[in-house]
Amino acid sequence: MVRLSRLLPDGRRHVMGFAMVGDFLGLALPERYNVTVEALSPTALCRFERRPFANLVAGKPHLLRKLHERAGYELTLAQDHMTLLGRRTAEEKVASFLLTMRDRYALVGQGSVTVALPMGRQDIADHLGLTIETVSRLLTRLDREKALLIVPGGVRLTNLDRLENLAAA
Amino acid sequence: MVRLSRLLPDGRRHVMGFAMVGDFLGLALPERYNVTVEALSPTALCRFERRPFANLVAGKPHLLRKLHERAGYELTLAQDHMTLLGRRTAEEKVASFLLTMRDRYALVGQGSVTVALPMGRQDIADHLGLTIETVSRLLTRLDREKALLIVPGGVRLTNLDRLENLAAA
DNA sequence: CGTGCGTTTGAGCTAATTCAATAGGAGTGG
DNA sequence: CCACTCCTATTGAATTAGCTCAAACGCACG
Repeated sequence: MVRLSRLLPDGRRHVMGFAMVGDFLGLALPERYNVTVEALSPTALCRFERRPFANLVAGKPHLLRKLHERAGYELTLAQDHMTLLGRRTAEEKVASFLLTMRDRYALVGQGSVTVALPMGRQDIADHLGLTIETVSRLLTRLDREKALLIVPGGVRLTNLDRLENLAAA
Repeated sequence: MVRLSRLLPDGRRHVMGFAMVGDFLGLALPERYNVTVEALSPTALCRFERRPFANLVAGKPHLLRKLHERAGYELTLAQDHMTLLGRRTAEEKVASFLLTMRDRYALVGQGSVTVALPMGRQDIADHLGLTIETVSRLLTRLDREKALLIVPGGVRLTNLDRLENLAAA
């Protein structure tokens, strides 16, 4: 898994998201990116040179169509995340994040009630617009309330109903 | 100008953005939208039926390419807004919003230091992840500090440096 | 058995919210 | 032209969710 992040001039950091196996980075294709990508776990990736890739796409309408579909999907995800950032409480953010991760693992055949979290607490905080302390506190609280179990390297979601209730969009 | 918004099940509202003359809605093209679009000022718009439009695009790679470019642009805007929502203070949000509006007017030849705000304070609040009171208070404060002047239907940005400083990304 | 780094926990603080009251127009009718 | 209503915006006071600062914990690694 890799982390996509940006650093604000004053040192604050925004983690735009996490990419996993199968994800395509660079859909937006702007002239110049301003994103830092860092591996959180051993990662194999496939790199396309900008120019040749643009040429390839130009000759393959099907491919372009797929890319556009994908970009549209990313856009709706981005919109959902905006709603999350702007209008939800810390607890809802954390619950929602965990469920999103679970769903994404499920999509690549890693479906399980145990969710690996290769990113650190600070990464989660910077992704959800919270502080590391708040993330840590909420995870311990959800653990105490038996909504989940904190395990090494991740969490086990022991009460999906409760979490889904919190995350309800 | 039109307002794009979504209602959360519990009544909270998220204003995803505002579209102005020249903007294209529906780039993401998902099967089903979940967005409410409402006019804030007299608006003329051009509607394409989904099916015929998809067919048209299928036959015009150039067009698809333009749409994809545009979607990529929207995606970067969405990412910027996420950073805004997650990692900036209320004052920074408001300053940034006003400057963004000014820039968008400029792009369509309406460049001026006076920025029309056809949306209400509540709309701005729901867009920035704030409350109406906070938006109102900050606008009055920026007015008192001579960074801007509140005028009927909008604001006049009297100290761009100050605002740009606040919005600095 | 230390050392270093990420996480957890505690205590106090503050930016923004909530709750509540007031003020400012725009539109309507007498 | 004034009185009244409605709706949005502003202002004030009190509250709080989440932050900041600081300390302790846990564990992997040498």
